[in-house]
Amino acid sequence: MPELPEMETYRNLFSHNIINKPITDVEINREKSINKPVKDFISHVQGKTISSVKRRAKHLIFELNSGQNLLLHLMLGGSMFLGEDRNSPDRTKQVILSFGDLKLYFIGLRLGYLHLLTNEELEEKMTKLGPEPLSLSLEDFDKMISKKTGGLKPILVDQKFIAGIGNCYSDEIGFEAKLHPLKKAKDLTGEQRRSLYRAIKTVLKGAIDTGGYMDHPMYEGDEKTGGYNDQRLVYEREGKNCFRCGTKIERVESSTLKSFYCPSCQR
DNA sequence: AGGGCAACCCGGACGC
DNA sequence: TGCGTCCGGGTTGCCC
Repeated sequence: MPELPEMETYRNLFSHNIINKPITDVEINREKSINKPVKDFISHVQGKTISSVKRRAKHLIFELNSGQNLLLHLMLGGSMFLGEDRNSPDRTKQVILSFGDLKLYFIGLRLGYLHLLTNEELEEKMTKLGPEPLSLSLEDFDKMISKKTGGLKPILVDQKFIAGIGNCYSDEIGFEAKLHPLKKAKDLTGEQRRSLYRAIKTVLKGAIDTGGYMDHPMYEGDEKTGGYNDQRLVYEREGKNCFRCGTKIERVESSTLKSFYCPSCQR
């Protein structure tokens, strides 16, 4: 599922392609994807321009020149495609924003949504999220993790703790830090807390640089998106050999969370 | 605070 | 091929 690096990749693309272009048409094929009556939503968005695209955790925020915002969360299975009717994926598009011939397709929105929000409404939603991992200082991280008692996996994917990390990258971070996913935060040494902090940055930055782990291209001829798929060291590699030591990768479940890890490298 | 779990939803995987 | 069934996954909210 799209996590921070995937959303950052989208943000990057959009910040070059759809800024300040008039939204000529809005098509809603799934009412549940939006938060207003279809008529109201369209009449507000149509004719406006997007003045900037920001990312917060796994959300994208399209700032409209009207002062309102479109808040996007892809949740599970959601993706976007920037292109034209002749080259767009043959899938149901829940929402389409047109910029003349260029169109932004929202695909696979099931639990995902595109909500029209005022600055105040947006602010209220965003303050519930924890800090951005890439701008978090070691001092702050150390303070936060030191207050925790639970397992590392649930802590890493908790959006109120740090926002933007999901199933895939939490496992990759655990491997990078050589820490077992169910190890309790209170049992970490100072060195292990630093190691975890560094792993968060290393893994997320590395994933952004290589295009994330998603497999849907973002535009025609897109070769970069999904480049991280080949670099996953543990996520969904159950039964395969650890690239570091050769031990078979295992999978552990606690409650509804599953984790992939190397039983030899991660303690 | 943390662990457990149900609900939300439907594309895709799987079985026949 | 086609139809039915079931599951996964991020998030929220509620329980203990």
